[in-house]
Amino acid sequence: MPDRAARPATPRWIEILTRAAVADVEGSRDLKQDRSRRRQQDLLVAATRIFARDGIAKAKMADVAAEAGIPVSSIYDYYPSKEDLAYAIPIQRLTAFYAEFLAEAPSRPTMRDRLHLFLSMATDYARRNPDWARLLYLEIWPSVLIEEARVRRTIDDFGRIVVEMIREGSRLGEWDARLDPHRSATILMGSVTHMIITWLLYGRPDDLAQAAGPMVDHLLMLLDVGEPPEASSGRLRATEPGDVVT
Amino acid sequence: MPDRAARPATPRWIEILTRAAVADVEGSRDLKQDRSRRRQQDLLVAATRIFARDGIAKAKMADVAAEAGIPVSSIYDYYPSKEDLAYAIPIQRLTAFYAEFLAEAPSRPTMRDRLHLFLSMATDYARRNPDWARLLYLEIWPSVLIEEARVRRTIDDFGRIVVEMIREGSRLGEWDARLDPHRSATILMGSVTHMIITWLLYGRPDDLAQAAGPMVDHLLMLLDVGEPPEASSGRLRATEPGDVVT
DNA sequence: CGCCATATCCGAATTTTATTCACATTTATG
DNA sequence: CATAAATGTGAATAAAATTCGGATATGGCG
Repeated sequence: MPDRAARPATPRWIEILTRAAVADVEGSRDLKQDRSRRRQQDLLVAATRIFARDGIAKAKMADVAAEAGIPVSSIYDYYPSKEDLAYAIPIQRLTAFYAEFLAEAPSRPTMRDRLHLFLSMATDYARRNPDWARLLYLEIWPSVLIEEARVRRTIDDFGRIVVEMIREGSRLGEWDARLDPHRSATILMGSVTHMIITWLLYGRPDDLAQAAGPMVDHLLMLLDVGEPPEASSGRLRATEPGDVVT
Repeated sequence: MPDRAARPATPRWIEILTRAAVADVEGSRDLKQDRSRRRQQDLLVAATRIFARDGIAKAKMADVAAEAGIPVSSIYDYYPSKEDLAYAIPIQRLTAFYAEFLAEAPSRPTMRDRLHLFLSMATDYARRNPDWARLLYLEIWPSVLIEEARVRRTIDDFGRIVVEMIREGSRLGEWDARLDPHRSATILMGSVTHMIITWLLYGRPDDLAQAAGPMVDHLLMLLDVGEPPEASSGRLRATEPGDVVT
């Protein structure tokens, strides 16, 4: 259905980014009283700390309440469940991240530079907000069952933006157009998130910010180099009965 | 301390692999009665299904028990807690995976081929055991707090093996020895696990096995290509006060 | 400035689940 | 086939999340 022939006036990655950078806060019921807004903010900060420390599953609402200095039952005035509380955290800042990137991106001349910026900024965000990052990268991103559509979409947008930036780069002739953008995106995102996860879990590399730049440069070489030649080592197996063939 | 001058008779990746391929089952108390062994096996299978379906946190022991056809309290005859039950699952098969690879690896002539095999086999394992893979890749691998040392180590071995295989390849002159093996390992593992995760969550690529080979070939190009030139795009930021400088 | 409707707060139940326990049953072994 | 050890199990306990309903605070308005 989509009309691929006509190049849209606005590249898709900007469309997605723009939507993602706003999609946010409408989710939270608008509070009428001042004190409430302050409290909700305190609650979110407290929750980030406790969830990052204990993991969502093991964290106790009592601990979160204590950290925030409010009674347990008041939490439920803001969020319907522990899970929802947990999910509110990544949404808020991911949205902010998209907004920041949207502001920075136009100052970069090429798609390559923009990709570089996107990945570096993501890494730097994690470095500066380790509690938030633990929650996002270790608990929520991979979580099996995020029915909560808003969370899922906010996270998925990350991937969509990378894929679309790669596509745009091909279109502009910055690299070999035969590259599969999904594969390239998988490599870029997988590598970067893996580096962040390793840093969160083991503290290596010591200086994440310093490691990120060269890592991303290294990754972007793949775009320059282009498609690999025919499979070098044999396939693991031939198609088997029962396999989905496409 | 380690003596880098003398090349050890056995490469380190084989040492680690050998240990990892055995480390297993001693963890589970040896059951005297036949029926028990059968039951424990049933329990593990049931748990894999339920945990993969509902996520560890939300899954109910009652459901697991029902699926296995045993009373809830009997679960505790085998595993001291829900968590321990969950952790037993990945250990068992990861160990089996290491053993399989250990058997296959010698038949490959180069380190490059062995790396290729390792990553392809890991992908194929996930494809063939999706429930298990959901548990491992989506719930346990990234989990913030796996104190259980055995689990942590079994998983960490995965990374160690990749790093050491890359080192061995450098040593043998198969690729540029100036490459940082940790960075290369991060790229290889991150990309592959990201592909597996995407497959588990969204069913794309349709045919994981078919996608894995070319993906790994593509990744291994990075080893051939060598170190990138000096940073192409500017660093995101200069060193700031408060940063760890090494 | 004081009153009212509404929003917010919170201690005390309630509910949901994991985990433990004390006794019953089964198994391997001589 | 008797016996000790190993297993099995329903019913109790415990630990948390979540709900409830009256008490309290807030902001707009006469």
